[in-house]
Amino acid sequence: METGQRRPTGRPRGFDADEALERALLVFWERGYEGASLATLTDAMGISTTSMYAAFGNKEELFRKALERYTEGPSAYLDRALEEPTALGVVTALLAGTVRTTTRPAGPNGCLGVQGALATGDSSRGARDLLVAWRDSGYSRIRERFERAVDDGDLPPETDPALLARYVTALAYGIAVQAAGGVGRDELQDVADAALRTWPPC
Amino acid sequence: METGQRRPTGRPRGFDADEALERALLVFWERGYEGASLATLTDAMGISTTSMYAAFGNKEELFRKALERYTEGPSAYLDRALEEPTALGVVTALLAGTVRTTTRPAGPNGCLGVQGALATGDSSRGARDLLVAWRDSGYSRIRERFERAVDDGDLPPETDPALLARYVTALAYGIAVQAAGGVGRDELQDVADAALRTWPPC
DNA sequence: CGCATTTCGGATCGATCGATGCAGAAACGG
DNA sequence: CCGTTTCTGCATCGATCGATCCGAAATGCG
Repeated sequence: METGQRRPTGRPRGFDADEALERALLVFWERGYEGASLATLTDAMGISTTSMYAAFGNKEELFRKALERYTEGPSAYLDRALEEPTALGVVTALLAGTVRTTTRPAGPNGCLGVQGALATGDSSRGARDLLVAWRDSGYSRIRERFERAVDDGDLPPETDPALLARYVTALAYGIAVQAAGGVGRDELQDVADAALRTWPPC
Repeated sequence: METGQRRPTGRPRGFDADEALERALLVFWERGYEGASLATLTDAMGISTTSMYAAFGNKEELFRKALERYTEGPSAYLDRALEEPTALGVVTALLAGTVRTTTRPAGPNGCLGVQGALATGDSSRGARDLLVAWRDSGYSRIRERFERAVDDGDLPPETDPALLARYVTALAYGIAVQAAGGVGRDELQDVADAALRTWPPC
């Protein structure tokens, strides 16, 4: 059985879809869903609107795929953080990853999952709901990790994992908002360090 | 000298400018600057585009005035919080006000200063910068309040007021992001309470 | 080669964007 | 009544929005 990499008949694609998606991701990240017009997107991707629609479907689908790429790329620190052996290690890695990703020297400031489509008009409601689900997924995974920490005895048995997860995500989103406003990496890492000094807060 | 309330000659305005601005504020709050089109704005305001331009200038000016109204209305809890006698009281009132304002049962969820224009295209950069300055102003006032608390002996002399202000604003913005995603008032107030239990975090 | 298949560039679609022009209506001071 | 001033309704502006159509170009296959 082959890997399915058999080249299909017809004119081959003249661009790298992965690289084009990466360029689109950067545009969405910097300008948000509504602020990223098809013209700015395709211009950054180096392809025509025709090619974009053929390869990705439409703007909302492109955003969805860019968000997937964001999750597996810049936002992959979440997966790694959840594998830390202790709850304190999880939070430390999570906040450090948030600070680093939202303040990359070469790249957009902030978090795509926050500023991509926080409040929108009717036509962009799909993208907004997509990000609501994305943030909710991150929250749920952190909560489940804390539940496990309670079961392991890593966190006191009276702790509320859901509350703790809301607290940590609130800090992360707050860091992302400040990063979007231009607050520097060191200053935000200090915030993370301060919060970690009183962990857990209950 | 009169108060300047002398009615000017000419046809009087056929609508209440304050109420129209309030309606516009709600639209900006719910949909963000880019998501709020002139059509949706003027429809909610109950006036024509001509009247809107005559009374408020243009879309960006309308947004600026709506933000002023937001500051003096829904966001006035900041001023009241800063007058609390202790730093703990300030933070308690600040976070409680944030939770209440971002989760009003009848009204948009979230914070206009956060979701109004967090990431935008070129044409909305003015609104984005306006909100960056708005958030920075709030941060600075909180920092100055903490500096005073240190001088008063209300906070330990080794505390960093700037760091503390960043921490509190991060929590507030994080609460606002979660509120925009539909997280309920009680759950967010629990987050605020948890953070207050370990105040100050340093 | 011819043929089927796919992608390409360029033109263009109707709708909507923010913003204005203009004529007339409605208020004022005299 | 007048002239002046301001506001309003309607039409419309050029630009841009997301999305498509179409003919030419580029491949694999026979």
